[in-house]
Amino acid sequence: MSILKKISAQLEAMAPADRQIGRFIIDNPDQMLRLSSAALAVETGRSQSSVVKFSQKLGYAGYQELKLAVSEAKAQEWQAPAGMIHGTIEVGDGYLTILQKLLGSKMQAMQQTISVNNEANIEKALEALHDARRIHLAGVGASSLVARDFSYKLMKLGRNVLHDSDSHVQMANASTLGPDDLLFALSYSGASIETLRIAELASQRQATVVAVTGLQDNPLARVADICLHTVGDEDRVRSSAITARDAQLMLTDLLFILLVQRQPDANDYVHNSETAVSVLKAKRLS
Amino acid sequence: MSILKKISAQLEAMAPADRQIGRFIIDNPDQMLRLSSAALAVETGRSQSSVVKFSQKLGYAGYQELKLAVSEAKAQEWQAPAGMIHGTIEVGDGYLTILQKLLGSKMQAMQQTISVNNEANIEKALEALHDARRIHLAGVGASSLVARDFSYKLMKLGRNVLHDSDSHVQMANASTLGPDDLLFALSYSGASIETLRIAELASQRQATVVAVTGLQDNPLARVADICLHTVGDEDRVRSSAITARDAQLMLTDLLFILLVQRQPDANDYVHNSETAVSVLKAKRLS
DNA sequence: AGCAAATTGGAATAAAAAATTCCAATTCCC
DNA sequence: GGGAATTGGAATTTTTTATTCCAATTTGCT
Repeated sequence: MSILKKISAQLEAMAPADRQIGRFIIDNPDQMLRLSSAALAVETGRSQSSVVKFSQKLGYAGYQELKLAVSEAKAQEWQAPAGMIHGTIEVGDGYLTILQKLLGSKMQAMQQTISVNNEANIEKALEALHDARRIHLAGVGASSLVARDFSYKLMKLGRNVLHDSDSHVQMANASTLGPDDLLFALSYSGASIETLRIAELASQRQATVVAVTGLQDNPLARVADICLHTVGDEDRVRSSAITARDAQLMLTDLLFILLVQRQPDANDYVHNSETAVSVLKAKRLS
Repeated sequence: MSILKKISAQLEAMAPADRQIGRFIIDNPDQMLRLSSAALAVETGRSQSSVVKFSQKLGYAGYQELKLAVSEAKAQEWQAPAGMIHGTIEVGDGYLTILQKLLGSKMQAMQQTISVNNEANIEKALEALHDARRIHLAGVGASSLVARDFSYKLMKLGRNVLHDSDSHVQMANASTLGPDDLLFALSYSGASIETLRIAELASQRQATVVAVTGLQDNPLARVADICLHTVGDEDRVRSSAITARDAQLMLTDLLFILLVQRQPDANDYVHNSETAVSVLKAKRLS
C-alpha cells in the first residue's frame, strides 16, 4: 500500500500536528523529498521533532525511511497506457467499458506487483529456490491453482517438487521438510489457516519459507524468511481473486524465467517436455 | 538522462575511488538509497568524503541530491514500460530486461486476445453459458488449470458445473451431456487428444461446444459451435504456456464478469462465498 | 466532577550524517 | 626535473536527524 494512500486514509483520525504534516506530504510529495525534517517543520509551522515522530508513528525508523517510502509510492503511481480506463466495474457498464476496466485492472495489478518487489528480494527468493533440495508448494483456493501451475513449471525443469491440492497431504508433506528444503506458500490474505499452519510447521523444521502474499501486515508474512508481495485490486473486479491471482502468476512466472536463465540445461528440459507431450497431440492433417 | 546511465557512461574515465563508488551505485541502486554516505563508504572501501565529492563531481550539491536523482532514475525505469519492451527473452538479458519483456508479452497477449474476439461472438458464448443446464469444462496441462479456475468461478455463482482433472472422468462426464448442456473446451493448440475427443463426443450428443483456442486452424476449432480465440507468444517467454494461459484467463475472467452482470443474484452468491470462506481465515489480532 | 493516566508536541539535547578543510601523495604537463 | 593539478583520506565543522525532557491537554474511569 502506497504510503501516500495510507496517510490519506488516516488523516482524519490524526492529531493536529500530524494532520498538518500529513496533509503537506500528500499535497506536495515532490517538495517533501527535497526538504530536511527541519525545513518541513518550518513549512508546516510545526516542530522538527513532530516531523520525526510523525514518521515513527507510521511505522518507520525515522524521517529518512519515510522519505524513501514516499519516493517509492511516487514511483508506483501507475501511468496508464493511452486509452486505458481505470475504475470499478459497475452494474451499468457496457461491454467495452467492462473489457477495458478488466484489462486495466489486470495490468495495474501486475505492474504494481513488480514495483513493490525489489530485485534483491527476488534474487534472494530465486537463490533459495535454486538451492533447495525439495520445494514444497502450498496454497488454497485460487492460490492453489497458482501453486499448481508453478509446480508444473518447476517439475518441468527437473526440480524436486511437493504439491498436492489436499491441505492435509500438504501438512503431512511439510512434516518431512528440513533445513535444505523450501516451502513456497501462496496466500493473498496471508490468513488462510491451512497455508499458515503449513508455513509455521515448515519454519519450525528449519525449512526456508518463501511467502507470496499481499502487502498488508499478515500472519504468513510474519512467519516467512522471504516475502514476495502482490498487489491486487479485488474490489474493482467483483472479487473472485482475479487480480490477486494475476499478481501471483506474475511473480511465479518471473521466478520460473529467472530459474530457466540460471539453469544451463533448462532448455533441454523444456524441449524434452514438449517432445514428450507431443504424442498426446492430434497429428496435423494436410 | 538518467543519472544511472550517466554514471555508466563516465565510469571508465573516472579515477579509482569514483569508479568504485559509481560501480556500486549502478549495481545496487536500491541498496544505495538506504545507505548513509558513511555506510556507502564502508561498502566500497572508500572514504566518506569521497562519496560526497563523487556526488559533487556529478553536479549535485551533495549526497542527498544524488540520492534523489537515483530515486528519480529508478522511477523512470518503471514508467518507461508505458511504451513496453517487446522482444524475446534471451540468455544474456538482465533482470530488468527480463521483467519488462515478460510484462510486455503478457500485456500484448491479453490485448491481442481481446482484439481478435468481437463482441458478438463473446455475447454468443455468454448467452450459451448463461442458458446452459450444465457446463462441462475440459482442458489438459496448463489449460486444465484455467478450466478449474473458471469452474470455481461458475460454481461460486451457483452454476451446475462438471469438472475433473482426470481426462477419463471428463470423457465419462461428456457422455452424459445433452442438447441443453454446454462443453467449454480449452486448448491453445486445439490438438490435445483428450480435449478433442471430449469435444467430439459432446458435439455428437448435441451439446453446445465452446472452444477457447489459438487462432490457427485446428481440429478443436472445427468441432466447436462457438470459437473464442486466444493469442499467445510462447516463443518469447520460453514456452511453458505462460502467455497462452494469460490469454485464456483474460477470456474466462471476462465471461465471468459478464455473467455476474447479468445474473441478478450474483452479488449475493459472491458475498455468500466470501462469508463462507472467512471461517477458514485466521482472525486478526489487535 | 475530579483525578489519574495517556497523549500531544515543542524546546533542548544528543547522536548521526553530510559537507568542508587540510594536506600528503600521485599524476600530468611543460 | 619541477611546478601545477588531481586524488582522496583524515580531521574537523556544519547540518540534519533522532531522542529526551517536561508542560499542557485530552481521555477514561470512578
